[in-house]
Amino acid sequence: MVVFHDTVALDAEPPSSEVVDRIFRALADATRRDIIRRTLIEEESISSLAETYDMSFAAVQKHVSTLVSAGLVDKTAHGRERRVRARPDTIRHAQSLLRQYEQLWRDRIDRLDQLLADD
Amino acid sequence: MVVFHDTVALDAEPPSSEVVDRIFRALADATRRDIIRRTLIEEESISSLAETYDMSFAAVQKHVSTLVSAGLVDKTAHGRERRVRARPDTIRHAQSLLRQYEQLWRDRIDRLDQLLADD
DNA sequence: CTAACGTGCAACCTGATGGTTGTATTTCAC
DNA sequence: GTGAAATACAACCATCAGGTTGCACGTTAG
Repeated sequence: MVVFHDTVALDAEPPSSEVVDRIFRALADATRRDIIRRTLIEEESISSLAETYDMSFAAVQKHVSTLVSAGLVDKTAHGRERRVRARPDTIRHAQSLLRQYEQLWRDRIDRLDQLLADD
Repeated sequence: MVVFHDTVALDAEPPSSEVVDRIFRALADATRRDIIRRTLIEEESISSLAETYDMSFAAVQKHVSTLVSAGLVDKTAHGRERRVRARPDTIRHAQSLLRQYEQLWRDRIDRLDQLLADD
């Protein structure tokens, strides 16, 4: 039995809509999603990330920076490198937001069922 | 009753990254998320939606149109009204994408555990 | 020490986004 | 039948996003 405890982020400060905007906006780009995927698997430097994309190093740098300010990845200095690492907690946060929408839907179904049962 | 079909079928096997882009992009706006929330609870016309936002009717129309082309809501004609209704399946789709990322993270943890166990 | 590497950053361009207003069309109420 | 309501749509505008190039700077390798 698995217990889900992903409502953690909700009992703190209500996540401002700007923060949520930034998270989903950051997820709305295939290159950035790929960076998340790769850095979930293992830490990578920006240049090693940049090698596989058909765009300039600076463009990849910008994508990483977007992900950092959305809280989806961390960047840590190791010598001249910056190692990028995904933050699963933020991903889980986005997941929990979507789950709340699904819950609204379930509540609606429950209410409709209740209406039918009342007949 | 007329149903508008300018959405993309997301049941298609490989959800092209453009489709995913559009889903997350559509979610990256507080007004649009609120429209989703309200139309998950119950169907609403565009004008009834527009009443509560501090922007023009046309702006709300555009937001709805963005949501439609992301497959996050449906628009159905009832007389002179267009009733907007959220599509929980697309929301669930976005959720499942995030869940896949989380799975990558778990796989990584498992591999690290395995490395430790090998010692 | 010096050259190459990895990065940060600014300036710039282009297309997309999010808002506006105005006009046309269809439908409903009276 | 006429006017108001609900919507569609186009044109327009300001800002933002995603890409580029060029240059500066710390770090590492030889």
